[in-house]
Amino acid sequence: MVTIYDIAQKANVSPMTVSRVINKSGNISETTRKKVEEIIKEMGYIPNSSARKLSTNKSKILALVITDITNPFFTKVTRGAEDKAMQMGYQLILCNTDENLKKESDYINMLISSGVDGVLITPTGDQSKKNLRTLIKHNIPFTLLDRKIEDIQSDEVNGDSREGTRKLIEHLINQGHEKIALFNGPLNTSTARERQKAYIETLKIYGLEANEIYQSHYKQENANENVKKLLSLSITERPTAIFAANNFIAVNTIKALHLHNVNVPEEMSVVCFDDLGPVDLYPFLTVASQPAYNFGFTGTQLLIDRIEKKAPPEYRKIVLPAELIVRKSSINIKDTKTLS
Amino acid sequence: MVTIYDIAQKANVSPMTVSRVINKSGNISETTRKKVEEIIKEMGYIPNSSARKLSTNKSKILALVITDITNPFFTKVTRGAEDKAMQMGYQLILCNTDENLKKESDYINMLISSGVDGVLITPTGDQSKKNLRTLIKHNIPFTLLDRKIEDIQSDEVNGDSREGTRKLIEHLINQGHEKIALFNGPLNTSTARERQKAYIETLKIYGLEANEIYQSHYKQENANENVKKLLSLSITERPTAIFAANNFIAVNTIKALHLHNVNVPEEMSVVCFDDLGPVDLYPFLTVASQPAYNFGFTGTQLLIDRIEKKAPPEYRKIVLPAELIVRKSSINIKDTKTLS
DNA sequence: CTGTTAGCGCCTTCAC
DNA sequence: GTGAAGGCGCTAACAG
Repeated sequence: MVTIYDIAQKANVSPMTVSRVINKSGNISETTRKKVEEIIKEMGYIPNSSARKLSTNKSKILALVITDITNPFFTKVTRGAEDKAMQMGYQLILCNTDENLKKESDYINMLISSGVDGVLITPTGDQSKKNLRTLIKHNIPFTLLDRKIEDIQSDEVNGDSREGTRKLIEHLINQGHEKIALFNGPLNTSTARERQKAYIETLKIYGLEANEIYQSHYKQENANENVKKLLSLSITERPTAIFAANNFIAVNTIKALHLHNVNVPEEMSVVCFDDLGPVDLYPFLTVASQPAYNFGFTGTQLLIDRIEKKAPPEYRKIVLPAELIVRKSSINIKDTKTLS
Repeated sequence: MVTIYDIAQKANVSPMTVSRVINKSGNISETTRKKVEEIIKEMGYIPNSSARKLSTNKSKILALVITDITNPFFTKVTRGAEDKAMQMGYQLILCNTDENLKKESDYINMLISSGVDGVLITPTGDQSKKNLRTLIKHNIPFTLLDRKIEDIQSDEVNGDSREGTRKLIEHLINQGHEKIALFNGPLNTSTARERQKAYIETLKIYGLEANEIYQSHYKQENANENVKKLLSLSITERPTAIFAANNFIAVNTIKALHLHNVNVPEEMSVVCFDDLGPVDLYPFLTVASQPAYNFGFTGTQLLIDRIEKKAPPEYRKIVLPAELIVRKSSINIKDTKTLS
């Protein structure tokens, strides 16, 4: 391994001079600088960041901890975070927790251990509080993305679950739906709680009842059970539309509906939060689309500001809007009725 | 920050004893071990891996360098690599190069600098050779995933592009297609070259010509140009089927075809390599599906074997099969003809 | 079974 | 403008 000592020797200077050239710190004569730079290139020297980290306590590395790398929402978040990080001279490493608290804890320990400068994190749920407290204890700044955690003070970038939900539900109501079910994510996440609350509130405004609420995981593989329960209702009680808390729940729900020979949207409308991403061949789902890229981009900005002490003392909470995109999965049932 | 010195002081032992407890190395009396462990827990001590790395030259961290995190093929590769790494006591960090050589070089430098134990990499293309040579120079073992690089000796996990292509082309021929176009990826990748070669060979076996070959990027945003060229051909010359080298090219091509009011599969069949992933609501594309998860899983196994000197001296080259999955995007045009 | 010494590669501080 | 000394946190090697 090539070290600054090797460079120093070849250049007939002290290691300190080499260090100064590398870090562009202090004043170095043009001649020695050029000579040193040449030798660095020639020998293919790459600084040892462990050593550097040990003496400076900085790494110029950020970590992005997401809950599901297979979800296009998070891959877009990642692209945004990457771009901002690069632009600011940081490297980004990605950690995928798979919505699993244990994996999250392991990653947090690894990140503290390896000394990243800051962490962007979508916590797996409220139990993540202990992991965030660990970060706090070790003085590692972090930004919360997409999910809030009670009692944890930090910069945050969240979607507007309330408005997004309202738009989706009002859209369904405008289409003539009066019984709308919620297929929610786990209630230990702030997004699921907020979407549920907004769902109930919006229905209430229109004098409708919110009595069909089903729980599941955000990346559930078996929407089947909930769909079965829904379909076991008598035809007069059965909802005509489903509001799914995210894209995966929606996709799995639709697939389960097909298994039971229920057509979407003819017999059941389905809407959800978040788009399906770049491989969506025939965009079909009506969604509340969130600016995922911007979650990552803005979150990284907040984090770097905090790391470099350029942030205001009070924590910043950014709320990004959700846009209603109407597609074929939600149909106007008034028309259907008149037609039949 | 809590160090082994703090622990040592509180426990009335030497730092070395603490180190031994942490690493379960050497013999420690049951009593002191318990006492030290207690204090470690109590103080929330987390080892400093920079320091550890500096003295042991090991990190227990692997890096996975992929070219496109938004592509479901690679997210599945990632899941496989993660699972194997965890299982073997390693952490995995993810680096997304976006098919960009400069980003790849930056990441490679960062990874060397931070001292990962090994690297799994899908190179952006043949130009990546210099980056791989850098890894070799710095004695960092790596495994090549999905794309080969000439003159580079290493463990490899690749798909069977030849067989996969043959299956797709033969399927199209069986459906009655006689003019089949190739929408290929960049020829500086081994996969594109192999698929092109196999495409030509297979057609030849059936006495067909391979004269419509279009080049593009693997994550191209504008299939439009190539589609335009294709559609500008006279109806007798125009291919009736397209073989796309990967899923993104296929999706973009189909979208472009729609823009020009060409229906798939009625007026143009489309097949490709790789599935569309978990958000594919209505699986439609006929594909040669590769076991992406297994790419990551097996690749990680090879890498760890190499790192831990458990690998045979000669490099291992794993070839994983591709499975033909027939769906609606490829239609039997003989039937169409008889019908009309 | 436990402790001491030295060094990993780099940078901060102080000196010239 | 440049150099020397010391230390970051940890562990290998040796000692007892």
